[in-house]
Amino acid sequence: MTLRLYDTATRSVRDFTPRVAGQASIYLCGLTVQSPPHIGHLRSGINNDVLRRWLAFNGTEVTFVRNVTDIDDKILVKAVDQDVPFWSIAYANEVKLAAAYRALNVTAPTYEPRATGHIPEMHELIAMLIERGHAYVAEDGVYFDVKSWPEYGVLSGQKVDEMQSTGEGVERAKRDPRDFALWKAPRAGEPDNAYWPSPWGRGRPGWHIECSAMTWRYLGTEFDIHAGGIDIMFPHHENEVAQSHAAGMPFARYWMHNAMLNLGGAKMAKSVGNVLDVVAIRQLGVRPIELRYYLSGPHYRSIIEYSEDSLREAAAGFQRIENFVQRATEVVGPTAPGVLCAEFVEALDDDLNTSAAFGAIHDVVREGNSALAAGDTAAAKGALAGVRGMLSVLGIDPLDASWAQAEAADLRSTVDALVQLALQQRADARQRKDWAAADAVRDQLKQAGVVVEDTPHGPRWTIGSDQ
RNA sequence: GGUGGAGUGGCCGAGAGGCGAGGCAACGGCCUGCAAAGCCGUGUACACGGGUUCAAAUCCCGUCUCCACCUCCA
Repeated sequence: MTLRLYDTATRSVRDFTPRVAGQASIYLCGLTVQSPPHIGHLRSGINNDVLRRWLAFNGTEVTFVRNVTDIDDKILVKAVDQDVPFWSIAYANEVKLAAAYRALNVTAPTYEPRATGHIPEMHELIAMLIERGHAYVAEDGVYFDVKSWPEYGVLSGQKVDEMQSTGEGVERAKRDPRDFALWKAPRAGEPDNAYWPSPWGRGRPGWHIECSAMTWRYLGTEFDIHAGGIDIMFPHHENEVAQSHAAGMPFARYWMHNAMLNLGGAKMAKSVGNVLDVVAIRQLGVRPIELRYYLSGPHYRSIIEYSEDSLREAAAGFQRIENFVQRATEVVGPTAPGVLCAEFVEALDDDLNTSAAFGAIHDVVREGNSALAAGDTAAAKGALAGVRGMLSVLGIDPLDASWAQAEAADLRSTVDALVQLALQQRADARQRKDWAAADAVRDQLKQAGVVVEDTPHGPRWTIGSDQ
């Protein structure tokens, strides 16, 4: 069975056939770094990381480019407000974004280009569009001529004539309200360090043009998958495809759009004020690996209505899997990720149905738990290998080195020595059936955050995850 | 007004003409000195109103509610 993906351009599920067999080129619209990332932004990163890992797991060589748009109106406004260079604001947010991706085990892209590093490519593209009659120079910049491009609106299904008029507020020298800026001339009140020379005068890039320039630069005139949030399908992706097609480039072969993460019935957004970041989630006592499980559980095209309750439920669900992985490893010894079960493979091949994939993992966990209870070590080891293999594809294998915390591991052996002393006392008490004394030891350890469980192989302890 | 999507058991969340995905919570049982963990079992869900069909959560028509986009946005 081959991978089938929902292509938003055709609004249908299509077999994924890369342009070059065995290779896939993916461009993910990253962030405009005007503020620190929230978990909605991170959902997009995680969804696309699963796509990438699945392709790679199946032997496809993936070139994954995720851009950073480091100049836009809002960044410039902040720069003026704070009286600092715009690029310092963009970079500070970029650093936070990178840290968040790392915390969530999102694979680093093959390359992460910045908009401002590709001014020459933009100029070249704009020149091509002017020459072909799809862009024109006005007093306050260069604009794409929407009327010159009949297919405008096809990607997002917009009927150009039925669209509400733009509420830009300021009169621009456009010929048509739907035309969009490729190059913006200096505007009053904007910092002087935000401009570059160009054949059409000093200025700065419009939104949209940077992505066309960077896909071209790194992935060529045609590439496999263009991904991003559904909220930027129009106008961003519509404008991108218009520019690139009008410049004579075939551009993206598949379009993938992830759904939003909502909080309080509305899209999580800085402007709405309903944002949560990784730090806030950590403060709830929920670990990043659990957050990743939560964000990757629902299908990528389904809205996630965030709530602390559902987050905690997801964390409990993940802990069930994690418990099995840890207990099984203790019993059967270190086991490398192994063969995936058929249901899991089928689920991911079916437009990345992570939800069904989780179901498959839980089924194997149950089998593994039964094997463990029955003392069937071989079966337990097989289940462990399978579960780790599937978790790896989703980026949530708790034993994966990327989740390990070096300091914690060092301390663990120290704590273990101390806990063993206490457990010896408890064992002695149990020997003489002094249950009160035995339970007192267990209670004291629990107060110290060490949870003791008895197993057929003797007691085991874990650090309590709650508070 | 235009475009796209969604309403599933106490909760989260897949599925998309016929066999109750999976998880969380609950209850009963097994195991345990007691727990914990685990295993087994229980629950009869598909917004509403019509229709098509031997059979509808799934298809068709209508209604209601919600989300996203059409303005910066993953």
